[in-house]
Amino acid sequence: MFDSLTERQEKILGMVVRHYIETGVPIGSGTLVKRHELEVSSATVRNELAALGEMGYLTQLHTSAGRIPSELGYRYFVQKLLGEFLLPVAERQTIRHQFHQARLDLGQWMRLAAAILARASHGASFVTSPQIRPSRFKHVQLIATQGRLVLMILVLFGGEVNQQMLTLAEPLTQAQLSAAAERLNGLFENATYEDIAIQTSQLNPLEKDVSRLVLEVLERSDNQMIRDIYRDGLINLIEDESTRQAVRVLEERTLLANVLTETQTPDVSGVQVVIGGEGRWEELKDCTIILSRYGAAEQFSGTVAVIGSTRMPYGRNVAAVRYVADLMSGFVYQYYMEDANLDS
Amino acid sequence: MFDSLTERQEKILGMVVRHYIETGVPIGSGTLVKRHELEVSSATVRNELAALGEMGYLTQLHTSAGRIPSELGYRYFVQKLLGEFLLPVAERQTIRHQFHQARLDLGQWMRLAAAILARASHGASFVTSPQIRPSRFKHVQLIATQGRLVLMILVLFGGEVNQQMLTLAEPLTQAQLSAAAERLNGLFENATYEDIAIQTSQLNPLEKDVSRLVLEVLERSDNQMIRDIYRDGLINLIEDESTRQAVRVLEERTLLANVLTETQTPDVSGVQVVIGGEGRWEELKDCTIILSRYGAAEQFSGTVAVIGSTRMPYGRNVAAVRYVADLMSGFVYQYYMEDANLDS
DNA sequence: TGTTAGCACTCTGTAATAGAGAGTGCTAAT
DNA sequence: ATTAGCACTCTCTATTACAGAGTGCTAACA
Repeated sequence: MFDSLTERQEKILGMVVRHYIETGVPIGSGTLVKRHELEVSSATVRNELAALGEMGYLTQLHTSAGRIPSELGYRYFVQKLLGEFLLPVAERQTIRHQFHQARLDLGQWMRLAAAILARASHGASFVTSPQIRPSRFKHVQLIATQGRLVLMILVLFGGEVNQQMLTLAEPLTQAQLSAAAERLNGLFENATYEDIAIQTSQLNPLEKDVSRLVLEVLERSDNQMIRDIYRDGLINLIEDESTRQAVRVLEERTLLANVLTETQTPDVSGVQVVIGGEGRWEELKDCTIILSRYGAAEQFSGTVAVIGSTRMPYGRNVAAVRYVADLMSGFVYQYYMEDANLDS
Repeated sequence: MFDSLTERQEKILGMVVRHYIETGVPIGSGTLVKRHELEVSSATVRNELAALGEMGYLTQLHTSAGRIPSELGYRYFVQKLLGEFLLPVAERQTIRHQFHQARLDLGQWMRLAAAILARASHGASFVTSPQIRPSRFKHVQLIATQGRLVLMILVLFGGEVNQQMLTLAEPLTQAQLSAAAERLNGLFENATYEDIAIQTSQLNPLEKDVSRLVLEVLERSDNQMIRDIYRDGLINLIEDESTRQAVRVLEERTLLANVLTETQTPDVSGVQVVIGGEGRWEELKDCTIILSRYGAAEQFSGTVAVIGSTRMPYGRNVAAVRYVADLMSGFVYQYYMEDANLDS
């Protein structure tokens, strides 16, 4: 796979890669011999650099600039020169400790894993939730909410939990729903999509409705490559100060929570515009947040928001936030509020 | 709240704000009269600008530069000059259409809302899930998994669903678990944290264990300001090309899925390093992804990864990814694999 | 044959300088 | 109240020059 390199060439390649990773600046033969104790002259190094360049491990941004690693150079470095690097014991202990403190909840573990990797790497990280293929039915539960609306909780093998809303033809009691769920749990135990698809003929109307939804979920779960993604550390990638401010709001829960509690006091309604931190948040001085509550003020509400530079198109964005908040409110009233009789 | 402005001053303020939002460049009296048809001379405008500056609506980056809006200037603009801006009918229709296509699932609605706002604003957006305060118990379900491990699904009013793992003192059948859950559903109907805290004395050991977990969840839910956050459009804020590449991976599910399927073929194991797109992804040419599967290869696995510039510290990051992946694997084997008898 | 000293050449980055352009504030006249 | 005129300020863009880092090649050397 790789051209074979002499020991000295490997040594030089390693130096160039390490230097470039640290400084981001190309390096040439002169500095190379000066900085590290090489027993040879710069001319010799020059020849070796030329050789490494010809084999494709190094490049130059222009003639008479120093060398930097090419993609292949990095690859060689990672595969052959890296060696077994171990995290410091102290760090490993900290990490293990953090994991042990977390609840036995897959979601939290993944969030934690993302956070730890971001911190350790000074970069961004992501973690995807584990999946079993093909997806298999484990348990279903039907919960009456209001009127003809039913919440279906579907648990798959591996701990994947799905929730779906279901509209019945006519209202049923919780007991009836539980009975139906119980029957399906028996029938569908451990079943895949195909297993369930066969059985639909022998079901009553309610069970048919439920199993249709179950099939939908299973199909989606089988086809989608990734279920949930947990990200963290994006801020580590961003240099530009004003962008950092916005990203910090999106990543730091405490800051976001702080902004939300301070702005969304009970007395305000409608769209709010927080410009440049309003003197309250020094860390937001170049960005604007346009936000609006949706749902029912005190009882059941969340927030939709747009965040960007203070130079954003206010008219458009205020309108967009208002419109989407209204749609979300309609949704919440229609499907989640117990006492909602107002159709939209 | 605001100093009162003459009509002409308002007009000029509006012009400055709009110009600065569009171009990002300060503007002075000369260009102001040239670009827009003002019936007065630049000297007059100059006086007005000075007045607006004195009242705090405008600033200058340095003497003899043009004016730009201050925070207060933006605020005046937003509150008094913006007017009722409406989204174009076509756009509103598109949005409404997208919402109607979504399933009756709160999570999907929020994801969608975030996506729509990001698109509409050319900025970043976030949506928080709605909460009811105080949190109220709606339904609990206990599902046997393996050995003494039980999955507890707790549904709160408002559709919030929590999953927790529970370790029993001794194994129980699904029937026993269901019975216990049924009893608790009766006792705790519609209960808040306080309601449940009172009742714990009259419970048997299993029920006590469950109710302790329920209380924990309720407490957490009551105290946390924000539950889930859905974000989108971060890429719109980022100028730097090489950072965009990394953010695109994190935001675009299709690209991420693509990278994962192509790299995580069944035959590889351990940590992988994708450098500069490896010739396969032109859109990743300046960044490196270090990734590793965790869990059980074919049956039940996810991915942990670090992403950053090609100039990242490879040694550290490879070690970190490996270490975290191993921890996650241990977790998965211990708690989620049906046939796992290997304790770590 | 591998290594080295020497040399001419190349490209970048920085500093200095100068002038155009856009803008301001002030004064005096309308 | 408005405007023309003017001196002044600050930025931005070339242009130029030069030091610094590096290269490739040749010829000499162990």
